[in-house]
Amino acid sequence: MMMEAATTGVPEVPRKPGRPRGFDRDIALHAALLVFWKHGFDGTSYADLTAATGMSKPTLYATFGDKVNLFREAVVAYSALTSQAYENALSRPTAREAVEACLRLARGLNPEPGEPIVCFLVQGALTGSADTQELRSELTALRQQATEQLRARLKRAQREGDLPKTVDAAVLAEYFASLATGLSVQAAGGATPAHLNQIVEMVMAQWPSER
Amino acid sequence: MMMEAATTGVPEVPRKPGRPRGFDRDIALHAALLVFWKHGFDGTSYADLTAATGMSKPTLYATFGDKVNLFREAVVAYSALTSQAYENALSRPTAREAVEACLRLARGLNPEPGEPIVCFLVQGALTGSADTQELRSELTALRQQATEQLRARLKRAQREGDLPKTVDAAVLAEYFASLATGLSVQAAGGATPAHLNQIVEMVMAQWPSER
DNA sequence: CACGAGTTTTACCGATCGGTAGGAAAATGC
DNA sequence: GCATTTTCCTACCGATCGGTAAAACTCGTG
Repeated sequence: MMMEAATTGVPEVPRKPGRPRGFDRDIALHAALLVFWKHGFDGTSYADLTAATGMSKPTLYATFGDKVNLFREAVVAYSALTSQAYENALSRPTAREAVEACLRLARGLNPEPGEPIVCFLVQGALTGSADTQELRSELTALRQQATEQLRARLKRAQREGDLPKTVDAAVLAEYFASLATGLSVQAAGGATPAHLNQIVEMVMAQWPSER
Repeated sequence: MMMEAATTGVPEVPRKPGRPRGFDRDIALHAALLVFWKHGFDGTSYADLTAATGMSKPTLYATFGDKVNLFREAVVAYSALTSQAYENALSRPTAREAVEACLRLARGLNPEPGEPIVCFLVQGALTGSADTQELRSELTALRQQATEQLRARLKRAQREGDLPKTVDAAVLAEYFASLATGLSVQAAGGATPAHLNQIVEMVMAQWPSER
């Protein structure tokens, strides 16, 4: 672990010869992530990336490889950020609590200044040039994975008697995944956190019960 | 109205001097709409547009103006296509029927080959270069308008005793708009029409009633 | 102070971008 | 057959794109 020196950010570990690196790789990657998330792959130029990261084009290239590779690393970083919270939500004691916690992860409910509202795996995947089709389908695959995790959680709840066996877990998982996404998109379109929180409460009030 | 000649598509109206136009404006605009809808503004190049419309760059420019203007006309054409169906859905006799009809307009429930699944006003608006921010917010405004129309329909149902007055029409409208969008995005991510239709039935089974 | 190592910067690259001027083509009218 | 009109095409434009080679810079070491 590094400790910052007073004025130059030079790490205190013994220094190898050579010019010291002038950036933090993780901070730069996070800055690039925010740009790709907001603007998409095609809507992001190297001018945007250099402005956001403080790194020149050759330095970005030397550190992260080409633009596609940088985008892929940004997606991995995004998944690392969000999957911990998502798995925490899924691990709540009951299915109902797990689902509500997942819905409440939607950024429209608690907007974070400076960050886009709609999930990067959604808005980064929906449109793009023909060249980026394969890249964008990688994002879609990660979303499908998240829906599958939710489905598996609901199946476990059924085995544990925490959710009626009459419920189709796959359909319910698709329903809640749809809703989570839709709430974010509506938030991006101006829906208020108050309204979105009321929707979550309304939906949770209708939790499937035995009958 | 034009009748096609046998081999050249020449209209039968009296002809002015000059080279006959070699395209149909509405057909070309529809082709451009499909490209912008699938790829977004930044992901679409003039190479894509000329391939899709069969028109060269100078001809596109002479007919539709610059790329931004063509995109705007594509959005207008899209709205013309979809708003009739949407208003038909909203004009069903009961609020419940109206809402169900709106949800069933989501393309994921009945996919159309060759067309994107997610609403153009959603996926065309979510990401893009900084230059296109204003353009994309025009799409968002049209979506907000659609949600407002749904809210107004629900308010009317309350006045007519067709929906309990205890229900918050704005929240319910946001809920169904969220769900419609989310269903399309899940469909674009691989969710089956069967699952999505089951979600609509499940949701409609929980229609708010007096209590 | 010179050298070596690692990093950054400058200048440049070919390709593609959106857009346009002027010539060519295709029609009608005399 | 030629002039006029309207439309289309070719070739070109400046700007920006993603990417790179080589020089310059910044450090530590002897």
